[in-house]
Amino acid sequence: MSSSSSSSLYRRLHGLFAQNHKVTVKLKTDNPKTTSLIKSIKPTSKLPPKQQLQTIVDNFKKSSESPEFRSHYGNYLTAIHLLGNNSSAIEDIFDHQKQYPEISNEFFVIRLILLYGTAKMHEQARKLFDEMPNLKCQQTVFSFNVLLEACIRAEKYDTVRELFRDLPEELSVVPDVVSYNTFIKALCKAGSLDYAVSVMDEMENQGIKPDKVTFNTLSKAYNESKKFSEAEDLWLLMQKKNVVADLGSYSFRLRVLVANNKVNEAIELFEEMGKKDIIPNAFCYNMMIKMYVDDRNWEEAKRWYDKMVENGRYPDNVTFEMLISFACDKDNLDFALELCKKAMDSKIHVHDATMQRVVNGLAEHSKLEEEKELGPNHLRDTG
DNA sequence: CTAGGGTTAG
Repeated sequence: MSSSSSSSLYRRLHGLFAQNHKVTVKLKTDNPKTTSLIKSIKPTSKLPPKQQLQTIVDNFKKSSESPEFRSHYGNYLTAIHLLGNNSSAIEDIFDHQKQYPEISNEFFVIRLILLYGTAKMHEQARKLFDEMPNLKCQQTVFSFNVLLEACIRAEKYDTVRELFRDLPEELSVVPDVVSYNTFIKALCKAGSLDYAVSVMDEMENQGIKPDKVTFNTLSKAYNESKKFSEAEDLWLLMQKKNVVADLGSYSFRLRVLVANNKVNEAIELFEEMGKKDIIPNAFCYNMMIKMYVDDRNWEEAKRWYDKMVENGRYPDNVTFEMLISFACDKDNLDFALELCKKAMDSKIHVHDATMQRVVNGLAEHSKLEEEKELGPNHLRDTG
């Protein structure tokens, strides 16, 4: 273990490559009906694309006769992915659902509205929403909120603004905290951060207290636009309003401190989490490690990694990327290799380029070992 | 998976 000869290094490299090629992607197919749906495109792959689509649509309609099939959200999501951007095919199979009794169940319709959003079909989402009374389906603040969310997924932020302003009055629906949070999210995504913050006051005027989701949504937006001092103010406001911070709130806060290299405050915050029984996740440990990696402080970065493992938080791809690169920088190839092996054992994907650095480093190292073994004469000849 | 927030590195 003490001195690694070149031959043992090469054995390790071979092991590394052998495992590296075993990366597989597993398709999520827990439902047998979904599997058959996916399989249905294969036999028809020689057909023109138009007929392939028709096969999927027909297959889906046929499967829809089973209540069991209709109860699985995943089937509808799979259909959307299979049909891609063919909106008329998606509309066709969703319209087909109107003949089944579930269409009078608000939660069933909610799924379809959300899926329309995922497929970026906000107009169809709106149409289905408007049809709810005719379909003998209850229309509450739940479906209103989902319609807003569908428009966000379709990236129609102006539509969210219009709906939020006009619909509640039209339908006598009273917006709740989720409605406001969704509205704020849309404003953040549209870049109207100042307006989004002002909606908090509007909420309170309506007697709705901003909650941790409100603060986390705004905090995320401030983070993304690098407005760290505003994020700081928001954190203070959150304490002032006695909104209890959760793991997400602490994570955003930690990110701000690390971005500004406030080492002591970051450590303090991390300890505060422990006192409040909030268990730091891999992200929190990654932030601490990143802080020291940026500082080029190998000892502390390694110490936080050890702490992460001791506390049973599994290192993820980000942990490995950061530490393997840093270990290579520090010429600590044994540790780099150890991390590579650990990543592969845990089936965590590390970029080829990062792996390559380790392999190159080891190859270089073993060449030097060989040259040492060959003696100083050889070195003199080449140098 | 019967509505809303969840970040890093490359």
